[in-house]
Amino acid sequence: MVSREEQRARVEAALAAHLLDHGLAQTSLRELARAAAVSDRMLLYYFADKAEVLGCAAQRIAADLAGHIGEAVGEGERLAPLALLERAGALVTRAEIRPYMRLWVQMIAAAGRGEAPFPAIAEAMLAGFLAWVEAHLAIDEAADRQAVAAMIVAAVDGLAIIDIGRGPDLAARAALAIPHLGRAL
Amino acid sequence: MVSREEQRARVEAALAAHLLDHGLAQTSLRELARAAAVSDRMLLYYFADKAEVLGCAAQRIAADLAGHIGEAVGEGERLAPLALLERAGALVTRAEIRPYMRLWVQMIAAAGRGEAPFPAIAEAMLAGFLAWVEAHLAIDEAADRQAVAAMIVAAVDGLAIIDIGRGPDLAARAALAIPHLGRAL
DNA sequence: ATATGAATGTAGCAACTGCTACATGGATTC
DNA sequence: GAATCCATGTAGCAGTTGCTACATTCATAT
Repeated sequence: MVSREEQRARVEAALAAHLLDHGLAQTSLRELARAAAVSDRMLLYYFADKAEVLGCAAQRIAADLAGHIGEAVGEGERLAPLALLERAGALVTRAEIRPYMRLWVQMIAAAGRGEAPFPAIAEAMLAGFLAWVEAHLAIDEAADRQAVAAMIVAAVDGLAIIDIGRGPDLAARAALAIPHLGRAL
Repeated sequence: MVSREEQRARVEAALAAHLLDHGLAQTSLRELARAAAVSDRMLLYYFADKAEVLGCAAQRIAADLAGHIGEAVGEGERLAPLALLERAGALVTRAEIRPYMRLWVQMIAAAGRGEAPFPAIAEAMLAGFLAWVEAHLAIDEAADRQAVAAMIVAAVDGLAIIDIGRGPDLAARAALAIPHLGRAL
């Protein structure tokens, strides 16, 4: 017999891996249980209900993603908007990050449908993204700092949409095209 | 008695309206049928299966959206990347367009989950967006034209994500911040 | 008027959903 | 050794799902 807390942690990790692999497609309690190699009965012993199951797994995923992203720009380093966008955009199609971004789009969509627990999760994750960008954004005080940060986050997230709809190749090329955005004819 | 074709058209319009209102949240055959004021039995008389029900409604929605977007930039008019992005970005939070964009994000997510019929629909819609942007994009031939277009589409779609996660206010401000993207400290 | 086929209603099946009641094993405590 | 409690298994309920079998009505053609 293993303590409930240990199992919870192990199951959480397995669920996170499963979500990253399969997205929010197969997320019935029975499928999640199979992915975590426990019975569905046990899932609801470790967690209160399905929302908590998904919520805990998503929280862990968010933390992992934050860790990955944190490495992209040095502590205290600050970049101009397009430079920061370029740096962040290059992450989206990297093999370690791609599953996170694809899942992120599905979570935001679930939040849009009002499906618990995703509204809260999406809001928290988005706030994290915005804070990270703002912290590394070099821009004069006259500009709406938060709005510029939001636009950068939007562009990065949009790359994930391109990735989903057309594959990573176009998404990667789009990211590389960021320096051309500022150029006129 | 009404001809099957007439009913199909009427039902399609009702379904499109319902999807724009409620997203992909309540899309069981019984709910869709209620929204269209027919019996679920009839839905599967007009359409082959649920995938065709959603597919036809989505196709109509895509056509409507294309119409709305078409008005944003004059026929034959061409703009520099950031200018085009600004023009398109301003649409996302406009009251008539907002429901379309929110639904679009949900469709892309469903496509990412492999849920029929959305992979095909999402691919077609995305191709339409890309073609529209490319057609209005003024940029020198040295640049990867398709990639720049993809980046613009990404940024616009990303605004919809901000809208979903944080509401239209920040999304609108982010769109207004586009001119600041090119500015350094 | 009768036959035919299209349009519609009623009822329900089988699979899956989240969740629960109940029983049982094994360890710990007294 | 008895009592207790945590951890786990079995079985199943009630609701929802996509879809279908079957019966019926109605319009039209002969």
